[in-house]
Amino acid sequence: MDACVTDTSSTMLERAPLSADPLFSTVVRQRSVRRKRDILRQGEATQVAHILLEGQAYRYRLLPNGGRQITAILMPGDLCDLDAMMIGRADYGVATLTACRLGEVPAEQIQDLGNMDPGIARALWRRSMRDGAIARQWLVNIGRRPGLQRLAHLFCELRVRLHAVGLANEDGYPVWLTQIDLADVLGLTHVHVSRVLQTMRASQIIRLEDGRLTILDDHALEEIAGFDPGYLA
Amino acid sequence: MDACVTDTSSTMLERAPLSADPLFSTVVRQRSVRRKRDILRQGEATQVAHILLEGQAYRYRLLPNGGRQITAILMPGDLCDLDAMMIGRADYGVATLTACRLGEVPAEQIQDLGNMDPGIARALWRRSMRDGAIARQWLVNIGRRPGLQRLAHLFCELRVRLHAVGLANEDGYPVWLTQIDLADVLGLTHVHVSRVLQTMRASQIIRLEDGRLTILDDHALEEIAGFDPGYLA
DNA sequence: CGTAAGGTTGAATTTGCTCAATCTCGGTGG
DNA sequence: CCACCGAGATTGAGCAAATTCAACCTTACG
Repeated sequence: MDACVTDTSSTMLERAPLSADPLFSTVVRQRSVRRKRDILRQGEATQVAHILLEGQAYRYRLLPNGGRQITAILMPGDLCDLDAMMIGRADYGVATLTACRLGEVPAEQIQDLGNMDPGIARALWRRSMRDGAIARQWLVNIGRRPGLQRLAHLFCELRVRLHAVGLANEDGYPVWLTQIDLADVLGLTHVHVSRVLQTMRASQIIRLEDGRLTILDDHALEEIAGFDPGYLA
Repeated sequence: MDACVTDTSSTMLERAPLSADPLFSTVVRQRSVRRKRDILRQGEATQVAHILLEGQAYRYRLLPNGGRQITAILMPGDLCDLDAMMIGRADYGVATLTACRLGEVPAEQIQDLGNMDPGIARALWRRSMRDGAIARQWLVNIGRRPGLQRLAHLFCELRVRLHAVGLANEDGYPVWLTQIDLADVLGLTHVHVSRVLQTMRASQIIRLEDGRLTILDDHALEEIAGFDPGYLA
């Protein structure tokens, strides 16, 4: 599989290149990581942050009992592990969903927040706030919505975010998350995710096959989710 | 009631005063808010951020169906609504748990991240990262732990955080959250919280009465919670 | 061809929720 | 002073959502 590399690069051509991003100037080296590999292992010491240039990844935490919670889904332009780098140790892991191209940003580039390029400071700040807004939204989603709504909300969020980086079109987008991954995002079991997906399919709201989500009834989807994209501004 | 004002101020005397914090220099005005009042209403436009100087508060989001999810608990030194101010509109509300003293930080003080005092930038950054770390931890807690463990973990977190600001001692601390609040933090119903509390009491792990939590068996509590305070560094 | 990862489905069970009644405790107004 | 009221806490009974356990299937891959 791994066809995503060519997929994303071809799509990226339509948009402002990432190299226009102020953060790009802090990248000292690029690195490629295959699909389903760890970029950063939980507990590891780390001195570089990674900016995701191409592909998709996620942050996760493992629990003593073997459970896993995915705490963020990362898209091109996102910083994978900024705070882990600043502290010097990761209290979470980062793994790829697709083959990824990463920019390495060494600690020295960012360590001194005082005398930093204003553009870079702003770029960091913006991302950090957005990260927080998404985390808050996830808390609401997991804490206060039943399974069907959770999944619908996630699909809505992914649509907006993927669209912003040119990876979604009107009728849907590629989904690299397995049902196990979805379960670990939503705080459900993969068995239950499977069942919820069945009911969504049965009610003609979505299709999900061959790694692609097709949204058949986006109005119904947003209605179920109670989706308001404001937090993704 | 509202005796917390004198409580907190007397306790604060033992520690480094907040006025030593770089952020304190950005405060142009102080404001007092009574217990159980909104500092910021969800959806409101806002041009000032608030730093919590004294007392406790929380961030929350209301859902269309009437539900509520508390997304953060705020302690002295925390910024209540930084990102809402930077965007100019609040996608969440902030309300007090106790009577609070707040410092108002107008947008102009922080708007320009480029040429900002390095100390202030660092202070903002530190808080923002910590905020994110706590939110991640809450995601894990709500997404992957059953009720008893969730509550235990929250109690552990509050202990560490309150201790850091001088509001907890060895055997426990004051709790201003109602069971309804606890439920909205943990993604449970208040009925279930009541039951979980009963089992914790029955197993001699805690006492909770008259607004004070007494930890009878802190080892058992941390064991149940799977608590690792690393994220609160 | 065998194996591993992911997905689906059923049955039994558990966890947590809803609905509802009851109780306590402050505060408020008569 | 006291009756009343509202917020919070507790408890029971019934129910719904989601989990666990398990079997089975498909597909990709070595």
